[in-house]
This record gives sequence, C-alpha cells and structure tokens, in this order.
Amino acid sequence: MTTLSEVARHAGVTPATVSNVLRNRGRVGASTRQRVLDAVAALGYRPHLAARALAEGRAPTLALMVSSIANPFYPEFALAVEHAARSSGHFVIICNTNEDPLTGRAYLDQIAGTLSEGVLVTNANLDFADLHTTESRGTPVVLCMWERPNEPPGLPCVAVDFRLAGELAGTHLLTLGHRRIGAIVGSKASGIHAARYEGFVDALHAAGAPKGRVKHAPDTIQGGYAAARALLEADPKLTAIFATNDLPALGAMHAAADLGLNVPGDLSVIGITDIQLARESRPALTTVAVPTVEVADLAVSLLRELIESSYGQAGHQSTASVPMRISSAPKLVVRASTGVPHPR
Amino acid sequence: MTTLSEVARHAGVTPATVSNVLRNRGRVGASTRQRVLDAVAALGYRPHLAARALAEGRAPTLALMVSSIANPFYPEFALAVEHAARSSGHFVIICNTNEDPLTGRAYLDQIAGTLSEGVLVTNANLDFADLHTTESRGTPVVLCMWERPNEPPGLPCVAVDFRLAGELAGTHLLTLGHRRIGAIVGSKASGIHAARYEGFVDALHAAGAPKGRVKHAPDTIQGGYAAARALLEADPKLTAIFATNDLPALGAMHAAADLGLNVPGDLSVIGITDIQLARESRPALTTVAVPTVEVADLAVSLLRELIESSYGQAGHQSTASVPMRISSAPKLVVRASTGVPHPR
DNA sequence: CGTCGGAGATTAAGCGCTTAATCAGCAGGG
DNA sequence: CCCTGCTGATTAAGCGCTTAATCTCCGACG
Repeated sequence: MTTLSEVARHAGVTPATVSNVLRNRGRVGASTRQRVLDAVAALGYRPHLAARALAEGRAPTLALMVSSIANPFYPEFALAVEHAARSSGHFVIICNTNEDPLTGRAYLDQIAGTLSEGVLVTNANLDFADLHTTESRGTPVVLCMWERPNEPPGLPCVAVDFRLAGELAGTHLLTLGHRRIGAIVGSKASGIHAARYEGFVDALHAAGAPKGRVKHAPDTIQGGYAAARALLEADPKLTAIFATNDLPALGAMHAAADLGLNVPGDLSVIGITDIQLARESRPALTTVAVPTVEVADLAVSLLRELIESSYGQAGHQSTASVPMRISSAPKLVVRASTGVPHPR
Repeated sequence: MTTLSEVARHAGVTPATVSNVLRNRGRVGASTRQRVLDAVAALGYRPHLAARALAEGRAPTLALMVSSIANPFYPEFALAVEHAARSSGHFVIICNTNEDPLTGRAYLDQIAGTLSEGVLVTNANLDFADLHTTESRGTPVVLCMWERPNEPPGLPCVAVDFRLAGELAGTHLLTLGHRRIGAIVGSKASGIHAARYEGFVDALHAAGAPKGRVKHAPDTIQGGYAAARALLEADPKLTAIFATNDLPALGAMHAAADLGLNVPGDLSVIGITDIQLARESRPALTTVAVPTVEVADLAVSLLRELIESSYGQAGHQSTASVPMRISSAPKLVVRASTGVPHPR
C-alpha cells in the first residue's frame, strides 16, 4: 500500500506538501505541484479514506436506513440517493432494519458518526428516541418521507403530501363514477398509510360517497392479494379498489385475475407511489406518483447542509428551528388499471 | 463524542486497559473490567470505527459491486450478502456500477482497501484488469457468480452451473412436448447468458429438436417484452419461449397477454433465477432457481478466508491456486407458466 | 530470605492523513 | 542596508484506537 509519505519521499517534498496538492490547499509552486502529481501517478497512490476520515474528523459516507431492500421501492429510492450523494463526494451505506427497531438502533450506534457523517431515514420503523440520540451525539439525521407537511415531526425532514396523494386517487375513482370502493391500507405502525387513507376518505366525503370497506395488509403483493380477496368476498359488488401502495395494488390485480374479474372492466385498481413495476404490470397500474428522485435530492442536500453547519458552529445550533423541505405534489398517473365502473 | 481516553479517565485506568476490556485481549482483573464496563455504559461510549480501522489496518466493511440495484435480483442478493456479512461483523457498501466499467473502477480505487477490506463482485460488467489490480494491492476479490465451473476465471469465485440451468429449462419444455421454442438471450457482454443458452441448446440437441430462433435483449421486463413480440412475429407458431433470465421471461408473458395468447395454453414461458417476482406474477413463472442465499454465504465466507489469510501470511500467497467454491445445482421450479403445447 | 514467575496494569509508538503554526528565502520600500 | 511582506515550503501535533513491550507488585518456591 502506497502512503502519503512514500509519495512525498518520491517527489522530494514533505507529506504536508503532498496533502496540500491533493486537497488544493495552502500554497504550492507550480513545478512542485507537478512533481507531486507525477509521483502520485507513478506510485498509483490512493488516499486511505479511513485515515483521512480520522484526521478530518468526518467520514465520506452517509447511512441510508431502510426497512427492507426487498421492497422494490427502496432500491429505486436508494439509487436516487446514491446518485445525489455521489455528487457531493459521499458513499452510501444501506442499512436494512428489517422493520426491527433494535436492528436499527444497532446500526445507528455503530456507524453514525464513526463511519458515516449523516443519516437518511426512510420508513424504516425506527425508534424516534434513537434518532434523537443520534442527533444529540452530533450526527445529523433527515427523515426522507414525512407524510404531513403541516405537522413537523421534530426532526429535519422532507415532507411529501401523502394525504393529497390519497385524495387524488379517491377523486380519480369518483370522477370515473365509482361508488363502491374498497380500500387496502398498509399495516405499518407509521403514519404514512394513515395520511394516504385520510386523503382518500376526504375525497369520498367531499363527493358524498359512502366510506366503503377497509382491509389492512402488509406492504407486499401477497398482502394485497389476500386483502383484495377478502374485500371482494365481503362485497362482491365492489367496482374499485384503492391501495395505499403500489405493491398491494398489484396484488389486488392478481386477485381480480384469479377471481375471473377483468381489470379495469370489472374492477378498477389504483395505488400510490409509481414504482417501476407499476409501469410494467399488465394492465399497467394507475397510481399516484411520488417524486422519488426529487425527494432523494432534497433529502441529501438538506442533510449536507446540516452536516456543514454542524461542523461550522461548534456543536449546537439549537436555536434554529427544525428544518423541513417540501417536495412537489404527488401526481395522478392514469394507466390501464382504472376505468368507468361496469356494475356486476 | 466520547473517546476511549475519556472512558479510561472515568474508570481510573489507562486507554490500553479499556481497549483490552473491549476487545477481550490481554489480562484484565475482574473488578477493573467491571469498572471499565460501567464507565462505558455511563458515558455511552461507542468506538470510532474509522480510528479502529486505521489502527488495526483493516476495515469493517465489504464492498458489493452490482450493475444496477434497479434489477430486482440484486437487492435480493444484496440482502443475503448483508446477512452473511453481518454475522462476521462486516457492513456492506453497495456500489452501483450502472454497467459502466469506469464507475466500477472509480469505486474500486476509492474504497477497496481503505474503506472496505474485501470486494464482492456480481455481474457488474467490470474490467477484470481492474479487479486484478485491486487484488494485487492486497484487497481480496471474489466473483459471486461464475458461470463455468470447469473454466476458472483466474479470480477467486463461487461458481454456479448456469449451463445446467439452461439445460434444465430446455429439457422441461421438451419433456412437455414443445418443439418450436424461441429463446431470449441477455445481451450483456458477460458469459452468464451464453452459458445458459448453451445448456438450452445442448438439451435441444440431445432431443434432436430444431434450434429455433434467438433474440437478444437487455435484462429487463421491457426488453423481454419487445424480444418476445419480435419472436412471435417472426414465427407465430412458437409454442414456448425460453429466456435466460426471469425479468425478460415476465416481459414475454406480458407480450403474450397483449397478443391475446394464453399462458401456458397458447404459449409456455420459462426463465432462470427465480426472483421474488417470479412467484408473484400471474400466471406464476416456471423457472430454474439459482441458490441465491447459498451463493451469498459461500461468497462471503470465501472472501473472509481470503481476508484472514492475506493478513496472516504477510502479503503474497501466490503459490496457492485460485480458490473456487461451487454452489449446489440450479433446480427446476415448475409453476403455472408452462404446460403441454397446444399448437395454433 | 532472596529470587523467580505471573497477573495486572502502564508506556509509548504508530496507523496514514490533516493543518495550524512556523520558517527560510527573497523582492521591494524606506 | 534593515525591515516588511510575500511566496513556498516544512514542522509537529494530533485525530481515536491498537498493541508489543515494559513495568510493578506480590505470593510462592527453594
């Protein structure tokens, strides 16, 4: 392994000079700089990131907490985060909590502040107390998808108006003429699904439509499948199903297929998020798109700001209020899974 | 931030003693040990991983190179890798190369050896020369999915008999009675797809069946969709389609649906890998399962061994031959997308 | 009673890099 | 000719942790 000192010796200068050249700091003469660069190239020198992290008192990585990378939304989001992070010179460590707060805490304890200088949190089912602890230890934390722009969570966050997303979905179905609509609501403890469902109910209310049945289900295709079957069994005359997420919505489409129902002829299905699969399913899923890339960008840039300011003003910056960024509004994306009702 | 020294002061001992307690090294008296542990708890001390990495001369992380985490196979694999790595105290940094060898090299240059002490490579379209460079710099590298058990790649690897996978798929279709079979072959430069296709052709040969048409396509649903349409247009009498991967196979099913063909009534479809989606599609996809979890376990444990031995025998261990682990054989998983041919 | 061995601690060096402080020249102004 | 002010470099301390080497007791053994 080539070290800074070896490069320095090879170039006939001191390590400090090499460091200055590499970081564009201090004053270095043109010829010396060139000699150093030559030596770097000749020896194939690569800085030792851990050593640099120690000396600088900061790490070049960000931690991204996700509940499970198996849910296809997270890889998509992670990709966007990684992209944003790379442009600011950060690597991303993806931490799977598996919905387990203890695993989450273990990750936070180990890598926050020592291997990563900032933490990005998605709907990972973490204990807020742990996040506050992390923050108080000096490592900035940003919530990537806060669901209620009007009710700050007490942590820096990027807010997405998920209530509106639910409302848009509901309105779309109502506009098409649906009145018997079943709802599949994610079962996670988090408020994400609640806000979406609220918006959906708001839309029904506004239109004077009946509230309809609700079934809770895990955020998976199979969860949605089972929920949809239960819903259709309870009320065979349902003409539409709203799911608070795309995955269960896809499951609902499968259920319809298995029950011999045509989508959207016999049953309309709508989800929320617009994951890749929504585009690729047959029929393609109508959904309410969340601006994933934008959210990732906002979250990373907010985190970067917090990191910078935490190094700037030694320690606390408590007087400032907790920052919140608001993403652009979710948008309805009409595809092939919804249509005018055709009562059975 | 609490440091080792602070804990030491608080416990009335020297930093060395604290370190010894924390690492279960050296000799420490019972009472002293307890005092140290109390101090650790009282101060909420967490070791600084970067500092530890520097002092130990090794890092607690592994790098996982993937072509794109957007392909659902990789998150599944990454999850298995992460699980295996965690059990050996490693974190995993997922590096997306986006199929770009230069991005891959950038990652290798930056984190191999400084932030991570080992590299796991999936089909990430990397330059083998870069991998050898990384290895020669002292960071062990393991190829996670080498496709030809009989032709070692010159790097440590876990081999999966992908030729056999293709053969199993072909044999299955032939056994059902298919004779007009189209093939969708991944277009990646890598040999992964070639080996699978070879196995498929071997099966046809053995049965004296005609070779059929081939269409190359990217490893996506849409790629498979387009390829299947092209295939069916060229030969409307095709009774089955074999794809070298599940994603294109799913795309082929969509194409069939759009062309009004019933799967498996009019067209049988089979893929390779057995990703989660294969189970969740309608009809569920028949495929040849690759032992993902086993491969991940083998790869991580091989990498760990290489890491240990690289620290053991100072530097080179060149005399030893390049190790290869062979995963258990791929297995046919019959689901609903294949059936006896029903000529149109 | 002198000495030896081992348990239980400490000392100190060093991992590779950063950076504030310092220093050596040297040109120009008084 | 001395002092000032630069530029271009060096010095040296330190980031938090590990670890080989060292030291200090103290009981046991001959």
